Amino acid sequence: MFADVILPLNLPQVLTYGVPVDLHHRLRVGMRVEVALGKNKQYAAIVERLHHEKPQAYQVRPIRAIIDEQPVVTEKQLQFWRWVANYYMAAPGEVMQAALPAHMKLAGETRLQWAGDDSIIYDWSDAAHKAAEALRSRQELTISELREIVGTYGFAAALSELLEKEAVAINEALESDYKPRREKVVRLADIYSEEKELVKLFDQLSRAPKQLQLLMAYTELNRKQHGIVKQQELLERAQASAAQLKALTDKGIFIVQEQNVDRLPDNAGVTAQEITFTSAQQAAYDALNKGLEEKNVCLLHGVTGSGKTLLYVSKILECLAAGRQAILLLPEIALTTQLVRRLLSYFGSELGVYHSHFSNNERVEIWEKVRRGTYKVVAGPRSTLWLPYSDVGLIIVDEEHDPSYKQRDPAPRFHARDAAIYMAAMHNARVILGSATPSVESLYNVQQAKYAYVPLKERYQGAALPQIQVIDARSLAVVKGIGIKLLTPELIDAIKSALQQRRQVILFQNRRGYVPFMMCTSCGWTPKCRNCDVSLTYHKSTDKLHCHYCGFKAPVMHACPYCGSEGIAGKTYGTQKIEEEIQQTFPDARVARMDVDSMRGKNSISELFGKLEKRKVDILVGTQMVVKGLDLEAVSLVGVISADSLLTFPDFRVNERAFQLMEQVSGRAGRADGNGTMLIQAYNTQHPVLKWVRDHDVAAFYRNEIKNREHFFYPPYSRIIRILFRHAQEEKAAAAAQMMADGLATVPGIVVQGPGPAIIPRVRNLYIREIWIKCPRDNKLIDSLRTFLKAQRQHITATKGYTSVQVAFDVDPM
DNA sequence: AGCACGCCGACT
DNA sequence: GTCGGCGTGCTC
Repeated sequence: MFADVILPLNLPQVLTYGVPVDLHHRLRVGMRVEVALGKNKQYAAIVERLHHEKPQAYQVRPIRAIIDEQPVVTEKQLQFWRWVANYYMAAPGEVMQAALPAHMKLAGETRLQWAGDDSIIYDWSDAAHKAAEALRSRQELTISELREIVGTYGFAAALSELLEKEAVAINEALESDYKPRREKVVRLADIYSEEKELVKLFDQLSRAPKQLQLLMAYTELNRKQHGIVKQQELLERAQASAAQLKALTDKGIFIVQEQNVDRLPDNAGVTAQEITFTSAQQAAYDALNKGLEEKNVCLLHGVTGSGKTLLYVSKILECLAAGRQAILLLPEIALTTQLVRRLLSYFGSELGVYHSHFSNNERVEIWEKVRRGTYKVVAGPRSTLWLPYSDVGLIIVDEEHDPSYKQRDPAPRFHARDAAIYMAAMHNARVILGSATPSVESLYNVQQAKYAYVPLKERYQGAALPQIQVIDARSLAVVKGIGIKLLTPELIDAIKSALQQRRQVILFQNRRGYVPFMMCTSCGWTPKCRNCDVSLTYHKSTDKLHCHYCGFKAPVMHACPYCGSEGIAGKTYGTQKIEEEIQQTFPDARVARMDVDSMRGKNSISELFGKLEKRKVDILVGTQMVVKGLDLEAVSLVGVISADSLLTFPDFRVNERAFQLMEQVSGRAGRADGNGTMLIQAYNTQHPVLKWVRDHDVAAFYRNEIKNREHFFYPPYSRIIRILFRHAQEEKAAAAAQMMADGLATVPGIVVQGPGPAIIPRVRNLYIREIWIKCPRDNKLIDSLRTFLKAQRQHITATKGYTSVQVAFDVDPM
């Protein structure tokens, strides 16, 4: 028997190993196995397929050991992995790296543990004896350490001898790297379970106030948490010290024990009441049901504040009632909001919440809870799709247009929405795509009758959408020495009146830092990163110039190093600068900033949300981050500082992106009473996107955009594959790209753009060239194109002088 | 991804 | 002579 295994490496295919006869009956697809690769490297690989096709071209090596008793991944998961690897042109190993929690991926340095007894066994070989002695004295060794002790020659035989004799255990990742959390748990001695004894105890402690307090705190916590009272919680609640508790344990009243506890919060206790729909929601709900009967995917087009969440909740409840699992995909940032609290009130301990701040241990716990079925609903970002579901009935993709669903680097560069649709088909599940500003692709699929469509146009309690005004920013004068003023008088007045009415204000600017782009006014020189072809951003917090691509920091220069002029001025401005200007203009207002720089800390987001909810912030300045998930009743004004910077990206999706961002951010205003306003500052006030945003006119935007896409043969009319070539030498990257382009010239039916330098032509000292291929939406053609591209890459990287050029594919780039 | 092999320049 | 830098090829 042979096993095709996936190694955690960027190899183009799976590798085939022989299955020793004594492992036949235990080995199953989805288990991890220990295999040797090359001279002396050990890996934990996943068995992808078992078969009897003996490879002719090479001699197989044997699987050394089976790591798991049960498969760690299911056939369904492997099927999903295969689809992702094939569609997005990633190596199976890359998909595995993305999909498995770190603690389940044993690296090369697998540890061996002594598992034999102390009796000396005389019939062992010398090598096995030597190995056994070393292991027995040290208890644990890595494979390479043991090899050094025994010697390369005869090592493999010695190891298999030890394995066979069960004198060594291969350290399972789940049990080794994963450490359960142990905490001290307090319980009352058994005799006090009798009411009479307990009453007596209360009397007995009546003259020791601290001890009595501990007892009272204990009874309260005990009632609330099904008998598990953590020592720390008890001490906090009773305001007592460990010494005071010890006095009680010494008397034998309390018993303290160490116990494994869950890292994940216990969300027991469903508190939400029955769902009551508004009439608009009810109509949408009925349409949704009808849509999902006819089609597998339904686009729920609900304006912000229309209450899509309630529809989600209700569909998830139905799915759970049918005994199936449900997945709610969310853009990363939306998770930290009130939404999770709300979901917990409906699903309690059946809901798992996944996010990127989880530790490796927490990831393993979530994985296990999904596998065992403890979690029936999981809400999280794109990585949520990798969890071991057995029977999914419903996948909801909220804010389906959100670009963060597309993974950029590293491979697999997959789109979670599209992958979810495939996964749903696998499980015979339904998909709901929700958005206030659906992607052009999804609207097109509705138009093509591939998706069902349900509009939900009425805001909750009939609140009106915000009034939108476009303000001409050309009136902003350049003041010598100070630079450009960023706020128009109209915006300042609007902020003033919002503050007077005790309402909150959100200001949106798409650039972080203080001055993202500076230029010498006399010669045009700009400070650039030494490792990347990007201009440096001045950050006031560090008083340094930062590179947003590689993290490089440089001291500030006051004179142009090129012409010596001292006139280095800012050309564009970031959130830090706006925050400062706002604070100067409104000295009494409480201003906060929300961007990656200010949200670095683990709890900074939730702290900021708390402040916003409690109205301890009057004006919030932020980047993209403010667009999602902020559900604040008191916001009456939203300002877009510079629409031009949104509308001038060299990308075919600019208009879509800009429209979605502005429409979404407008939705932050007037959520409670409909008295919301959005002011957009722009130099180019005539840009058509601004008109569609002002009218909240998705239909007109779509009609126009789809015409453009068709005319220029962009998605959804074509499918794009982007090819990246990276090398430390610019000529090498360029020549490799040219080789690919020459090959592509022979392929009929496709449109090739490039090769040319990437938008950022150099990052971390690697030059980047790229090619864009537009391919008709014909699966046969795309499949053969994939095959061609892989072969061509193989050819290029096997050419002398080009072996170190990195060639990466990005299917459906965003 | 590693790791060994082999080809080249710079040194004890 | 030979040490060690890096480009190249290969792993079932």
